[in-house]
Amino acid sequence: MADTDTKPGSEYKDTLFLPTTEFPMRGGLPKAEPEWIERWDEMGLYGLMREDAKKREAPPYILHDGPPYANGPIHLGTAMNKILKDIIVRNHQMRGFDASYLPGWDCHGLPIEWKVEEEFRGRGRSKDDVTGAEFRVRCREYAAEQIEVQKAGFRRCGVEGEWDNPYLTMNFASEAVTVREFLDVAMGGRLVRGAKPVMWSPVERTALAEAEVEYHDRKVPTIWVKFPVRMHPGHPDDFPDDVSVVTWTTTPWTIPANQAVSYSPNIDYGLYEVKAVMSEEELGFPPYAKPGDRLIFADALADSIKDSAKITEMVRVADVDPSGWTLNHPLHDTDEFFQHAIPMLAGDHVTADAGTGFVHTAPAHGEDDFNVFVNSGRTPRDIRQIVDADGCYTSDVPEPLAGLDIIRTSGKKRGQPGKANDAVIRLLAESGNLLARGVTTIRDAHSWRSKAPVIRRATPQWFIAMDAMGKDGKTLRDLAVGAIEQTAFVPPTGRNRLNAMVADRPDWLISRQRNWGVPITLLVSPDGQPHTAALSEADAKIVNDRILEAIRAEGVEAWFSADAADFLSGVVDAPSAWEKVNDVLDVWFDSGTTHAFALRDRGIIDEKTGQAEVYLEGSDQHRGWFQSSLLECCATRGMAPYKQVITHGFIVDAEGKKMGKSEGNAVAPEKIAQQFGLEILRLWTASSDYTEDIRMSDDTLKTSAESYRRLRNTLRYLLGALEGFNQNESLIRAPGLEPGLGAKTGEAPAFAGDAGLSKLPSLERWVLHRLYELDGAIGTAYDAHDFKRVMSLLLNFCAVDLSAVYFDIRKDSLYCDAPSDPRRRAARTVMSAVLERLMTWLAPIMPFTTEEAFLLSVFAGGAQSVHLLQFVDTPADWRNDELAARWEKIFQVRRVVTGAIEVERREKRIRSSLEAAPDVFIEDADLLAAFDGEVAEDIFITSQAVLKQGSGPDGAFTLDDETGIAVVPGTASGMKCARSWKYFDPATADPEFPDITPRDAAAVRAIRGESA
RNA sequence: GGGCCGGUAGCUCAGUUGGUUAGAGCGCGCCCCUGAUAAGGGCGAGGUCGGAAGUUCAAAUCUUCCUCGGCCCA
Repeated sequence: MADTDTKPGSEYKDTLFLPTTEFPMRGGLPKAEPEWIERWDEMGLYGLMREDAKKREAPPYILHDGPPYANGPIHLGTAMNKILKDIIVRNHQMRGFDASYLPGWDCHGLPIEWKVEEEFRGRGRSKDDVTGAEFRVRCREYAAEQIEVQKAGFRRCGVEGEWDNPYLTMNFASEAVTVREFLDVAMGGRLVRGAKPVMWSPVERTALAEAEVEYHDRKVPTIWVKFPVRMHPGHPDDFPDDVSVVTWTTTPWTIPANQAVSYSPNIDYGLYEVKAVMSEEELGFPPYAKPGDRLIFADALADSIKDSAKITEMVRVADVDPSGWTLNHPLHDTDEFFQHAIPMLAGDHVTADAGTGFVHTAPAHGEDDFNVFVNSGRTPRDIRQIVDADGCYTSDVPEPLAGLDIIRTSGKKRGQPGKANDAVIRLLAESGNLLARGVTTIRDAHSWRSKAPVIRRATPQWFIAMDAMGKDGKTLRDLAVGAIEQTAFVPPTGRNRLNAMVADRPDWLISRQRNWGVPITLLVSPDGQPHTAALSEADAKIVNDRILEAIRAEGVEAWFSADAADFLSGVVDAPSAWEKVNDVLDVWFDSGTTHAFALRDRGIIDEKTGQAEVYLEGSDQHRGWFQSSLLECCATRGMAPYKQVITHGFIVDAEGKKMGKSEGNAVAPEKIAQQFGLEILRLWTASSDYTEDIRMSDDTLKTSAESYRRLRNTLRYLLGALEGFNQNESLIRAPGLEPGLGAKTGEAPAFAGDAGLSKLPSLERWVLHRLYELDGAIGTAYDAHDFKRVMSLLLNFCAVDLSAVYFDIRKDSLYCDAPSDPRRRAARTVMSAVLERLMTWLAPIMPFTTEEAFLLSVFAGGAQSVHLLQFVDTPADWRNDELAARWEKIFQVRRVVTGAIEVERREKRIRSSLEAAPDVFIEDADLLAAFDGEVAEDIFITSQAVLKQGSGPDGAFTLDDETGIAVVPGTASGMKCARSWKYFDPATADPEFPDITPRDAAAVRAIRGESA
């Protein structure tokens, strides 16, 4: 150590052992973090971690990464997701597992198609000018570009993993596996073709899955429509003629597709006669209802209908039971096309909450409509299809409706209402069957990408059936429900949630009429059967093998460019009569298959029976990836692909409101990286309860920054205090020190074992006991993925046990004792144990700072990186409950003493606590006995202290909640030691060093003697 | 509108099966130290546990309703 300038009056300063370290007080994280990443990159840290695990013969621990969609920059939510995964992976790596981490990306699908279409349009090429193959090439490139951007963002978060070889759903190998998995599902007997109404986007000309839509408010017309009664069996002959059933809808365009009216047997209906209506003068338009109209609706809704239809007077004429009735279409008189009979069907979906108590039923355009229609003994074949892929009426629909659009699909007004609604309303009004009209706002599905409204439309689509009996004799729903039972959930409510969704969900719609995806590799027979069902198993297998061979060789283009005959020749008689399906798979099928190509194909888990340890995603993925993965794996392997599902909440702002671009309160991870450092975000992530929604604000980040400072300074103090420490100075085993000499090799260093432990002062043994306690508590918390508990344990330990107690008490010994003094050696021994544990415990959460500390620590020689270390074992004999209980008593007394000293300080009688010399009166003999063998003045950080049994004199300081302890603060006598600043009796001084205590004199001699 | 989840000090979190005066760390205020110094120590103030009603000798904890917020769905 170089001589430093000594300040006046501190001639002994250079004889002190003040903390010395290169570890700066402030982290400079924004600048330092990228440098650490670069360093780890250069040394190939991830590879070294894998080698290390291999050397340890560590069992695998697989957290399977849910693939983010390869579009757009990362945001706080994705950053938090990756950070949580990284903490779990690092924790397990350090706890003896081989915790590899293979990140991945979801690459196919509509959002990317949209971006690429935009690009082409920008270069003046419309979608139709671009071949499917050229288009897909560009999609592939685009996804690859996006992946690079996101990858950089994730790496900046300090996430360690196999970044050089991530899994991508668009890799040829992945695509081939996806096709294989799909064919397995099909061969399993769960693939069905259906014509159910699905969400259809006219703008994108494709069916959409739930996960591809979002709900927004939208203004829509609302109409009350009269369906004239054709036949009313079950009512008296004198039941009036010329009556109408009233329905209500917000989708007038579906009226031409009406094929039934639904009612509920649980609702009371009445026949009402209109007596008077508001005048045209009052309304400003001619009223639709007329006196004399005879209308049927639910009694409960009579008032609301009366208001809506501007009826001023009406009377209830009769009870009505509409079961078995037949109605006329409201457009009956306009064209033959509408002269079909409209049955009255009972349905559970009908309520008397709103509308009229009757539901206009267009089976092609609503799920409830479809179900009630098909359940009435009719078949999907009976359903009228009057809307084409562009969302326009077909030419079957009579003029003036034929060809009209429901939603505009191009131009500036894309997504705005088309002409259909208005035309239908006009036609209804002309035909006299419009009772009322209005405007309302509903929350309705919109395409995720184009933001345009979607419609429901029945078209032939492929489904994975939830309830069809597979070849294994089980339904997919039963398999999935069973698998959920076998799965662990964090938080536990996740099970309930996933289960409810699987129990309720409809069949899985997997076909999309798009370009950028994995093809549905089916060949359809002339009678409409997929080859997987139409052919014998053996023949189907031949065809499947051909398909897979082609795709493995040339990627999915091999399918798009092929003919049905290429796969069928020699297997069927007339291959040209078969049709090749050109739909692509729902991207959720791709991502549901990641376990197959990312884990099984790479040999990370077993092909047939392997399961990942953990899937961890946002709680929205109960509907998404957790479910698609579960269904896919159950369909192909009869089990879940995971053992445990962990969900995290969403990031909300300071008020608990959702955070997002459109809300204008989003915070970019890069901004935090620049302003605070990414490690602050990691700290925030770790200290939050991620199982719920997490608040993010300036305040929360500042809290994390404060926590960081505390942790950093604790590490810094330890590093400084341990300057020059080595194995020879240690009084007990210090496993991490000087590799090869550790306890793990079995070689016993000096003072090792129980004898060594008992040589430590009791304060040091108390610290070891605390480490023992922490080791257990932290291990339990890490096991439960409860990082906030880890953080709170460690922060409290640093702030209270270390900073306020241990460091404060031992400061004197550390600075002033001679290096050989057993007390100082004990302190440094224990501090090394603390540092080693703190560093490793924190490493999964703070990979940057712990690395920085490690490399400047006495442990640095042991490994190239803190991330190549394991958590250190904590010997069971560090536990000492009796001693801990005794120290709790000591701290009880200490509280009263510091309280008393505080009064003195406030009264300006003393400044430093070393100026105090308290007399402490303790009534309880046990409490007093706690101090046996202890140096009370050290514990109180005073110059002198006297403990006495008994109650204190009048005026002694006491605390309300600490009875039986009284303190007379007193003032230290003697002179102030020029070196340790303690007050002492000068008569006891070493003649050669009259201004310092004998202890200090001895220390100075020792030091000078050494350096001489 | 429906399903699930949540609301404890300014911030982040603890609060076992209902049981003294609801805790911790940070922040804040005051004080001390100036040999951890853009650090460290001490003391203190802060909460009608989202609101209301109920069950009970006793409710942050159990029940119901309301409210605010989140995710998913209509």
